[in-house]
Amino acid sequence: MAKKVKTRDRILKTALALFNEEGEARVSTVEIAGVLEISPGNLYYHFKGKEAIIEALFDDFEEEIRQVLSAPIKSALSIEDNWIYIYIVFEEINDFRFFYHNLAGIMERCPELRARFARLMRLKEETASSILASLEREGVITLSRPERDALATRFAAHLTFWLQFAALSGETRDSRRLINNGVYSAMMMIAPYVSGDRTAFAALLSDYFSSQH
Amino acid sequence: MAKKVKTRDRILKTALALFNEEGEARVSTVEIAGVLEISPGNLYYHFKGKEAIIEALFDDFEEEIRQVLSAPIKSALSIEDNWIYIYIVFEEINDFRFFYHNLAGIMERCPELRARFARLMRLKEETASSILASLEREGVITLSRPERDALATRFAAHLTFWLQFAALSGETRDSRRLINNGVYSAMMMIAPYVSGDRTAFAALLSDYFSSQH
DNA sequence: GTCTATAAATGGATAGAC
DNA sequence: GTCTATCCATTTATAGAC
Repeated sequence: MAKKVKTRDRILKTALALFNEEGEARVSTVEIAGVLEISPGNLYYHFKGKEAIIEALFDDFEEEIRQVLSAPIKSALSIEDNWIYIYIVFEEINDFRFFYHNLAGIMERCPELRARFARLMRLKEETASSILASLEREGVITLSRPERDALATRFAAHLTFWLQFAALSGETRDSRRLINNGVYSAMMMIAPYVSGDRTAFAALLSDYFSSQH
Repeated sequence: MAKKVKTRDRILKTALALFNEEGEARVSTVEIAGVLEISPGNLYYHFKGKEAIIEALFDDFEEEIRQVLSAPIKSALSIEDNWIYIYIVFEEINDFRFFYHNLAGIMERCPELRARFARLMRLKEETASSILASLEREGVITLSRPERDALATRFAAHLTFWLQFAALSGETRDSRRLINNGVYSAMMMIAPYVSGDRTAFAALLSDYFSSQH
């Protein structure tokens, strides 16, 4: 039975779209209600205020990103498999980009999110680290422990900030393009540690990258 | 003759401090005036509004960072020299961190800054690239052209976002610590490309890093 | 659950006196 | 250059009817 979508969910969906487009700071509760053609009062019936909406959106984001970040540990041992995985993480972040566009500001307004977000970044780092470890066990790459730690940290930072960096660099606003470049950059981080035939790996990367344009 | 500091400059200085502490979005013109113990009207005599203040602060920042980024091309050919240079860039960014904490938001409100900021990031990248090139000419490192390009981009992104990443990771809020870790991370990016005795370089890095704690 | 109406607070901005 | 006073717009938030 195709039931009508709950107002609460419509609010979240619309708020997310507006936040991503115009930036969270420039979107008021009245505007959200206006777009939805419901009254501000109605909106306040469902959410105490903008912070509550943001927190609910973060719940969604956290759940999805956790799923993604827990997935690949078991499988995905070749490098080729892993870049699809990176691609998915970027897409997830892109769907909630308003959040990343004003991290500090949002953390000030919603202090409970601070610790949770920090935990997510740690999870990114741990996942990266364990993927690197399994790639090493397979003999695909070679790196020392400090190298692996540093690389994992770098990966976490890259996943977190690449989209913003690329958007601000300003060549394009096309998110598929930005994401592809981000995956390429991530792969280039691993390149110097690849064991054996680096030329082959570089060729592979170059192939992948140029096929995207 | 020790002249009284101009009100215009006091406004800029106080605004900068408040922006960095509380975040630009949470500081109103009235608050700035309040802290300075001048009237809002007076503040508006000197600046049309908050945007004007932000833009003036960006002028200062741009000037200083350009100086820093133009300095090292000539000298600084050893890796050891370069990390002091990275340190300085981080300190400069840290002094104007409010800006980096809400890049997207500020770009929306002050569209003229968008292109200027993009140019600064390109400058970071070019500087990194030419430093890498000269290190290579000296035989200190070895890398292919695509590797150099990717590494330079990564450096620009690292300089731009590391402080935010580290602050959000949340172990510490001490900016000296954050900066030191950022320099270490930057150095670890170069490590795999160092020619000859990598062990010596790793030891050097480890030395530097542990002496900071 | 949803609406109307409106209160309460805040922030941006200006006019005119000193 | 600086102040006082004031106005306008926006936003958050609530009370009470339907």
